[in-house]
Amino acid sequence: MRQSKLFTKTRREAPADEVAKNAQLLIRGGFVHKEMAGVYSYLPLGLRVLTKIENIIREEMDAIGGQEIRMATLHPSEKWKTTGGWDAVDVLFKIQSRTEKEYALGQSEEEIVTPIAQEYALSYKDLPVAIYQIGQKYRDELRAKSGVMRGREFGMKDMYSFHETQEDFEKFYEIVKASYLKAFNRCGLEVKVTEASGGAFSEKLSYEFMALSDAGEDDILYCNACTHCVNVEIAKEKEGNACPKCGKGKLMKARAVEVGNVFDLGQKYPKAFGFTYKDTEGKEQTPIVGCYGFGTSRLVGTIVETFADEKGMVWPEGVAPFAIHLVSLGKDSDEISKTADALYDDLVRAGVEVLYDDRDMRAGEKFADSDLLGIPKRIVVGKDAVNTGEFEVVNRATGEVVKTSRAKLVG
RNA sequence: CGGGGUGUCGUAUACCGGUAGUACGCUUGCUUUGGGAGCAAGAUGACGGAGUUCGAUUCUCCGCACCCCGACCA
Repeated sequence: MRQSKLFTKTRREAPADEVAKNAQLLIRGGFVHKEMAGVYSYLPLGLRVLTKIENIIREEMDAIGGQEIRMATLHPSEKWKTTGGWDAVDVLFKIQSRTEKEYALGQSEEEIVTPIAQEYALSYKDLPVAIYQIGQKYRDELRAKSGVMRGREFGMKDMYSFHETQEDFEKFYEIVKASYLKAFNRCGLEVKVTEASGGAFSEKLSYEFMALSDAGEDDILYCNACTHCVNVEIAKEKEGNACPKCGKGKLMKARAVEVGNVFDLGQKYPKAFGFTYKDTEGKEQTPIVGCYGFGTSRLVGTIVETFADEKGMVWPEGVAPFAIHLVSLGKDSDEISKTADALYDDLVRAGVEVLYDDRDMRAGEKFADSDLLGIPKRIVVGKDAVNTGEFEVVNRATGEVVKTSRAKLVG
C-alpha cells in the first residue's frame, strides 16, 4: 500500500491523558482511535494487526477441529435469566428497547452457544463438537484502563466444546492448551500456562495463559526450571520456594497479562437449558462442556507493551501490519522515485506485504515515522540504491543494516 | 462504586477577573531534502449549565467527560 494514500497519519505526541504505553503508541501511529474510555476503533494499520492475530488463532482452532460460527452479540434476556446470569453477572451490559423489552450485550456466549449445540447434538454420534467465534465482547467494567488491555468492548476468540465424557473433555483440553501455545508463539509471545481458580465458571482449576509484562494485572509464581506456574491468587507456595513439581527449580514472581484462558465448565450450562443427547443405549445424557478464551485485541496491546522501544512499536513478523516498509527518499519523478516505484511493483507482484512511503517528506520525518510504525524490515531507497543497485535493509528490532540486491529482495 | 486529579485550536502547552499566546499539524507560495527543515501569508480554540461580578476561559456550585489509586473484572 502506498503511504500517501493511507488516510491516517502519525502524531508526534500522544494525548496527555494516556499513560498506558500501548495506547500512546497505537494512537500516535494511527493504529486505533479512542471512542471513549475502554472503547477503541481499529484503523487500517491496527486492523491489519488484529486481523493477523485473528487469522492465527483461526488457523489453530481449525487445525484441531474447531468450527467457526458468528453468534449474535445482542442477546435475549431470557437466556441469561435461564442460567441466572442476568442477576449474577455484574459486568453484563443490560439494555432496553423502546417497548421496554430487555436485552443483554454478549460478554461471553455460553447462553447462546449451548442452545445452538443443543439443536444439533442430538446423539452421541454428534459428539464431541467444538464451536468457536471471533468477535466483539462487551463488559461493563467499572473502570476501563491500560489502553486496549482492559476495555468495555474488546475482541476475543471464544470456543466451546461438548463431550460425552470427562476423559474425552480432558483429552481435548490438552489439545487446546498445546494449540494455544502455538498460537501465542506465532504472535511472537512466550506465555506461561498458569493454574488459576475457575472463578464462578467452575469449581475446578482453570488455566490462564500469561504473558510476562509489567503492564499486566496479575501476579504469577513460575518455576525457573520447569513449566510449573500458578496464579498467586490460589498459590499455596511463596516466592523463592522450591518448585513443588520438579523439585529442582525455584519459584519466581512476575507480573503478567492474561491473554487466554481455558475452563472446565462441567455440566452447568447443558443442565440449565435441559440439553441432553442419546447415548448408545438410547438413554438421555448430559454433555461435558469446555470453554476457551483468547483475547485478540488484548494481544495487540500486550505485543506493543512487550516489544516497543523508545522509538516506537516493534511488531513480530507474524502479526506485523506489513512485512516491509519501503521508504523512498526521492521526490517528484527523480531517479530515486523511479527506482523505488519499480521495487514496490516487484515486491507487490512477489506477494510481499509492503507499505510504500512514497510521500514527499524529509528523510528524518520518514525514518521517525518508520520507527514508530514498527514494521519488521525497512528498505531505504536513496542515492546509493540508484548508483549501486543495492538496497539498505534495516531490521527494526535490532537496528542491523544489510545491503541486499534487488534480485534477492523480490526472490 | 469509594478516593484523588484534569478539562484552553486537530495535538502538546502558556498566561490571565477585562485583547487568549506559542510549537507541531493543516491551507497557499518559495526554498530545502539520509534522522521530525527555513521564510512569508492564512484558517482553526476556553466541556455543558447555573451562580458571584460592571465584566468569568479564569472564582463557586452542579453536571458531563477523561486519567490515576483502590474495589470490581461470573
